[in-house]
Amino acid sequence: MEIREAKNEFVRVWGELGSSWGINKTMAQIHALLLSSSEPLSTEQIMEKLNISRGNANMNVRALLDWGLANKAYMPEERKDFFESDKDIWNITRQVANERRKRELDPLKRTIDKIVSVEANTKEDKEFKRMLKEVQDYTSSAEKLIDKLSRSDRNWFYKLLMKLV
Amino acid sequence: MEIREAKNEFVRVWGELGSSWGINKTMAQIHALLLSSSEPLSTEQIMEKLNISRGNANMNVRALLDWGLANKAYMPEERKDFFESDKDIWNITRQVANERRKRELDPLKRTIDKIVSVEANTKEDKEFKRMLKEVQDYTSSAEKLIDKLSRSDRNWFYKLLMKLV
DNA sequence: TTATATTTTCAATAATTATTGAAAATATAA
DNA sequence: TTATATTTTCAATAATTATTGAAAATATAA
Repeated sequence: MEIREAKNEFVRVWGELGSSWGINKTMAQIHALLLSSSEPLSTEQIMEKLNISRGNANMNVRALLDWGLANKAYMPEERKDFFESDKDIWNITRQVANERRKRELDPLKRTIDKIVSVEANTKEDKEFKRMLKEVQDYTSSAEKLIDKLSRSDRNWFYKLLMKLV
Repeated sequence: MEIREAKNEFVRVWGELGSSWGINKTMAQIHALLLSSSEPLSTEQIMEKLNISRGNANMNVRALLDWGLANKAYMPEERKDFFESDKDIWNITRQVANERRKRELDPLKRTIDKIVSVEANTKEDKEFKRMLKEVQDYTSSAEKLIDKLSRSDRNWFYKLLMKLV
């Protein structure tokens, strides 16, 4: 296995993982590219390595910045922007968990909170309401868990894993 | 808020959540429909309530069966198939976590295991390899966690939450 | 067995999402 | 300030994914 091949495989599999997580494939591939490079990369370099257009590269790089998964790197003497990404998987997890909470859990919670007070008279309706309450409980537990997670350090997480497994 | 409205809202928001989780919107909506009904539903009823075609309903019901999120209900005197779904959120979580492990984590793990032994000579390559190892560690921790989770009962999970939050 | 109900398949089409590439906007250097 | 490099936007298009609906396959009843 050559290093070049290994990196390509990594970009491929990370991209696939991304799509099944509701993250744009190209966005995930750029992320993988930044993860596998020790130097920050310019838009040009990203375009070239992934064979994508300037517009595409630009949009997805900015999505990564928006998700907090990439940063502009300060490059003296350079006019172009360069991008890098945090290679600490723990930080990546926290970042993703947080963003997804904002984008997915929060809207779910808002809707459930709104509808959970529905009037239920029949047995069927009461069952539905009970189910809603369970979803509500569950959602807030998940939110709290992510909250805790995103404010703890990596050791906390590893200790937790130890205790569990 | 009327019960009818509440159910519609629930179907809508559950469907949206599904899409951002890599699950077909219609599949998630059918799931929501089954969750909000105390009686099993037939394909006809699903078609009617969601305004979708027979083929669509059939395919997505079978996807739900495949994911273990719905079951055929035995209905005496009935020639048609009826479907219901487990309303216990804890069971749903376990089921989804398990399926996603199979579909997403396992392939990632296989690829990483394959490429992690890449030969690394330069500093840059060594960094890449270290990152791969971190992903590998992380992936197996996640697999173990899901494994544990799917073999534990709901109380275990709630106790865990208590300890954490 | 035959007739009928029900489910499944799948090619055609629709809907959605991603991508391009050139023009416009912005930033930097001189 | 002007010239040039760089980034951003966005309408047009391509690619992907979801959906339809009718025909084929299967299951059930009589």
